[in-house]
Amino acid sequence: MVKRTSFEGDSCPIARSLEALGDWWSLLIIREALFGVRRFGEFQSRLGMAKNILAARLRSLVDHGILATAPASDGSAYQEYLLTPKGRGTFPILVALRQWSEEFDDHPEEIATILVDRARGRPVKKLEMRAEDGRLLSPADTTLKPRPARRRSA
Amino acid sequence: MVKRTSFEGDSCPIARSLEALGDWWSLLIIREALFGVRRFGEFQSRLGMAKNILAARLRSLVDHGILATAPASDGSAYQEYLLTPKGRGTFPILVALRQWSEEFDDHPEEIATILVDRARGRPVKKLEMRAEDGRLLSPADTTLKPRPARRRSA
DNA sequence: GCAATCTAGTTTCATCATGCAACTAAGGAG
DNA sequence: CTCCTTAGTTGCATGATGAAACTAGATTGC
Repeated sequence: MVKRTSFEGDSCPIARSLEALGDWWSLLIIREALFGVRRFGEFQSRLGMAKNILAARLRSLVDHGILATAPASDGSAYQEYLLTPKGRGTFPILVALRQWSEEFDDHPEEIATILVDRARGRPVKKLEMRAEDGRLLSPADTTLKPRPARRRSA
Repeated sequence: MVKRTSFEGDSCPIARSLEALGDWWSLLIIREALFGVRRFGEFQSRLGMAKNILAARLRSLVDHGILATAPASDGSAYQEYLLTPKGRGTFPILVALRQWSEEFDDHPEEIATILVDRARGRPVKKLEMRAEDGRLLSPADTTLKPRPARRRSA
C-alpha cells in the first residue's frame, strides 16, 4: 500500500482530529459555513476551489458528521450544507489558528481581519489553558495520563 | 500550473496558518517536539513515517520558523530540531484539536490519553473564548472587523 | 587504526491526490 | 418549450506521498 496514511485507528486524539480536518480545504469550508455559507455554489465562488475537490470535501465532512445536508431554506429544490453541533465545535480550533497567525505571522500587515467581541467591537482575548480550579497553565504545567477505563456504574 | 494551491498570499489568518501547519504530518511532528523529541531518528520511529517525508516536513517547519536546528545536546556531532517560540505557540491549537476529539469523536473509547494539570492530575479545562472584560463568548457573539491600519506613532 | 554499525538523510519509482476544463443532468425563469 | 443556472461528475496532466534501496559521515568495538 502506498496510499496516504490514515490516522483513523490512531489512539492520539490530535491525529484523530486531523483525520477529519487535516487537509488543505476542510477547515476553510467550515470557516465559511460558520459565516453562514450554505450552498455549493457559494462555497465554490468564495473559496475559489475546483468543484470536484469541493464536492469530495463536502462529502467527507458530511461523512464525518461535521456538516449535514438539508433541503434549501429558500424554497428551491436544491439542498444546503449546514454545520452540525460537532461542526460548530471546531470554532476554538479556528480561533486558535487565527490567534497563532496574528501573534507569529511574519507579515502580519497582510492579515485583513480581526476577530472581535460583537458587543464592544474589541478583540477577543487570547485563548488560555486553565486548570479545573482556574490556575493558568503553560505547556510545561501539563502532562498526559492514560485515559481511565469507563466505569459501568457511571 | 496544476500544483497544490498555496494560501501564502491569502489575507485570512486561518489560511495563513494552514499554509505552515495544514498538512498531515506537521502538527504531529510539533506534538512530538512538545514532548521533548529532538532527533530525526526519534521522530521517525515514534511517528512511523517515511524518512523522505519527514525530512521534507522538518525542512518546511524550519523554513517557517517553527523549528530551529542546533548542535546536538548530547555532545555528538549530529544536530537536533528544537521548537522556537513560534513553534511553542501552537500549543493552544493542539489543545483545541485534542478537546474537539475528546468531545465529539464517534469512538472516544479509542482515545488513549487525557491532558491533565500536572500539579493535580485533573483534566485541563475546556478552552473558552472570552471578551477583553472576561465575558464568555459564543461564536455568534463575535464578528470580524477589518484590521485597523498600524499607526506610525505607535 | 580499521571494520562494522548507526544516524540522517537522498534517490528512485509506483501510486494517490489535486486541479483545471469539459461535460451532464436536473431545476428554475421567461 | 427554450435558455440559463445549479450542482455536480469525468478525464487527464501534474504534483505529493510513501516504501525501499542507497549513501556519506559519525560512532563504536576491538
